[in-house]
Amino acid sequence: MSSPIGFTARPTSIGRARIGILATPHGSVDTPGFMPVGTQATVKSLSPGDLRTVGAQIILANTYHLSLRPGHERIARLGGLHRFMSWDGPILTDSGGFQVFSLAHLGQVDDDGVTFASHLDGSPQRLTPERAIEIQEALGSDIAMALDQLVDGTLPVAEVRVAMDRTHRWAERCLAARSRHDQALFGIVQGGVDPALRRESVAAIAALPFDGLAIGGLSVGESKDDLAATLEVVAGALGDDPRVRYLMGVGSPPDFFTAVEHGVDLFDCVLPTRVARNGQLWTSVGRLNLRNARHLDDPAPPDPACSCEACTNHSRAYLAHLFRAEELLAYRLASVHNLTYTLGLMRGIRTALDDGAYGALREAVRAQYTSAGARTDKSAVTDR
RNA sequence: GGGUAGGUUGAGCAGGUGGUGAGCUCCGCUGACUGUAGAUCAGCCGUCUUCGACUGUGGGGGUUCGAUUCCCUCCCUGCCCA
Repeated sequence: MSSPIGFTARPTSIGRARIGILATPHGSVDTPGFMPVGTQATVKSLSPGDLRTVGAQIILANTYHLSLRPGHERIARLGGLHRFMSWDGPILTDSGGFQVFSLAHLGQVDDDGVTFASHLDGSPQRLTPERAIEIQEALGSDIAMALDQLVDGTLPVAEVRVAMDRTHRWAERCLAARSRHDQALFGIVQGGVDPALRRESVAAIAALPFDGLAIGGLSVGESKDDLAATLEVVAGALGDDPRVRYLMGVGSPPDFFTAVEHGVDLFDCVLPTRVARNGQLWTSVGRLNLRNARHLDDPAPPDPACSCEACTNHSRAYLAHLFRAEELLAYRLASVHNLTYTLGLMRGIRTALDDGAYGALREAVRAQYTSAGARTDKSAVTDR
């Protein structure tokens, strides 16, 4: 059976970094690429039109949330997720594996699956590999994810292994359960931050006929060094496997560079949109907290180097006011900006990988987003 | 003018019938956030030399070992009556 997606990539001169195109039933995605997270069939505060404008080529939605509300059967009856939310671009659905981790206190995992007390009404909800596939097939996403068990990677190796072994068994069950051939299915590598476990997990998952490979279980509390070291291990173990590589849940601007250099093609993260709603902008001059008093009289655009709606039309003072007044426009404008920045950064990375400017771009972003320079928003514009 | 209810840290309150009022909610200040139970959460929010100490219950006076509490007086605010 031929894969419902296509992926072609070519190497670059930067580490294992490559530039590619991921083709899906609903369109293509340039890689390295970033997926905004739209858990509940919406990237919070943004319309599909906004998503197009900020440059999104693919978004992520969630199995667990949508099965609870409004219900995947309902979405299927209404024509599937794309039609339901009026987004005709590619959609990847997460399997609910992350909720096994984030809602751990509401759930109980066994070898067959996981039982949650619904965060909405407390009702018992059962998620198994088969069920996760059934739901995602009903939603009709372009790419489905295998159900995995995610744990704190710094836990004792024995505990990480239990979750990893379970993830491997669930991966085979997900493959066996799939019935749609117009939907890709990605497997997920686990194994915490232990090199041996990671290598073992890569061997197990990469041996299966998944359409793409995801690296899970990272950016859940481990150090940056552990993140980089683990990516190195996974990249080495993956070798020249031709499939698209998706690093789940990453990341911050500096994280993208680390991962790209280890051959990662695809990212998703709630950070740009979540921190936006909490008043933090990612800009060409570093992080900016719009709730800080110093912006109240600042007529400068949030990011002088940005051409998004917020930066074209509005001042820092205005956005600072909107956040204080808790006006809904604050959340939309900040989200528009952060996604414009993040997707622009990915575009910049793709370009820089080719034209020799990659190292300079990486150092510039690192300088802006590491602790010392992170909150520096002094710019030529603010100094006027 | 008479009556009545009040006056507590930026705002709004709680409490306190003689022995520790710095307690709450807003506002404000700052930080956090990585496959979204998150337009959320955390810390701070009288002063200081800040693991502690000091000051503070409208002003003044009195009683008392000790007063936010009891007494006198004045000021201010709301309401009712004239």
